[in-house]
Amino acid sequence: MARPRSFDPDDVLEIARQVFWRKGFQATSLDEITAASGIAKPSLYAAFGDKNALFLKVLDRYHDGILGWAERTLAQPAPAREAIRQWLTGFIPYCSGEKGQHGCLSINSATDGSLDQAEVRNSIERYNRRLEDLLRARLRGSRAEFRKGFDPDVTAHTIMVVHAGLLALAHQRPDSKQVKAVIDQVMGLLA
Amino acid sequence: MARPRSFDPDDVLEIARQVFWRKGFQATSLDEITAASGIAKPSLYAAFGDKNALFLKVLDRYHDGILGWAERTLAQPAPAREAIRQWLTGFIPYCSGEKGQHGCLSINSATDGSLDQAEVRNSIERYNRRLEDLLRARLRGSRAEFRKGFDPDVTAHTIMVVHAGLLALAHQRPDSKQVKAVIDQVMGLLA
DNA sequence: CTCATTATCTACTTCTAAGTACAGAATAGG
DNA sequence: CCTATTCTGTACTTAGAAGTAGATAATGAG
Repeated sequence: MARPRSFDPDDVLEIARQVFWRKGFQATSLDEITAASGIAKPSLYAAFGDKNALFLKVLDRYHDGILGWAERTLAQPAPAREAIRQWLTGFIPYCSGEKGQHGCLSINSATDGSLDQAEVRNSIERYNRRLEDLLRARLRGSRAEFRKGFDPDVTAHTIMVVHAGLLALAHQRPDSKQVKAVIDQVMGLLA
Repeated sequence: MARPRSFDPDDVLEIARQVFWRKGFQATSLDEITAASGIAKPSLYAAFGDKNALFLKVLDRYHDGILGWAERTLAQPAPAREAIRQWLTGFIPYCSGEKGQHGCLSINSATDGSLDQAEVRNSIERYNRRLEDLLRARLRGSRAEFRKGFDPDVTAHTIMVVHAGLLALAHQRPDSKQVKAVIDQVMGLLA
């Protein structure tokens, strides 16, 4: 009964994600997104709202992707240490410059002072909380695997810190062997 | 023989640092710096060059400050673990939201995709290398304090990762007790 | 005191990027 | 086939910010 949309919004969010990831929120112009996607600005505005709203959708989608993967990986029947090692290991391409040197969109956004809109901060905070919840739950549930006095809560946060650190330092393209060595060393805390 | 400058360049760099730190490079306008410093744009341009050059000077100065402090702290005669713990502990106010929630200017800049000018990247890379060199040298020199098989090189990098992670996560204002607990746990690797 | 020199200030230009108006195109239902 | 409705594309407006021109002020040398 009306003209149908000529594009799949999810495709456009994927393209927008790439551009935002590479250049950051502020430095990305909508013109670059229209150039990359072939979708003109009025269509973007109609479909997603303004630049802030578009970015928020991109970020939420990104968060959901990572959380989904974390859920799958951490739910494995393997020992907690191996599940977590595997989860961290999966980030190595993003930590070592193999998949570009852009690290993590969420961490890049968290450290971006220009993004002080409440909704973005909330999205990032919710994401971090859910990720840490997953780690904490896994460690608590596997307490039997660890020494007496092992603190799953502190350890979950330490892993969050290491994860963030690896992805923050991704921007200097460290060698993947070095990243792996750090993960191995930190896994020594899970005992 | 000519009109003297009416301001101390170092004062202006300090003010510019605060603004850049809070809002990031892209989102900071020179008008904000003139407003904060009282120095008009032509004077800024005459003294520092364009916005990129000003930011680079601010960043270099920031790096020098942190490196100087790291040198002093790590040169202590105390055991390496205590010297490093003290160094990391010094960042707690910046990691926990006590001194704002802006983390580290260098890490924020490293994760800022809009800052891909080679000079900024080089400054950050040189800073990270020098910092890691300090840690590595300290750990190598104190090898006698550690178990057989202790790897000072990997450990130095792990500490860099934790340091970066703590300051990246600073933007969500974690509790300082939590930050301290992570540092304590990681110091367990220095044995 | 006067001048050469450099700093400063106001006001401007220029450019980029966000957001939009409006005309034209595509569809489903009648 | 015709029309209401929604999408699309060109071209625009507007705002903000980088960078500068040109006049004016402050200093030290002579």
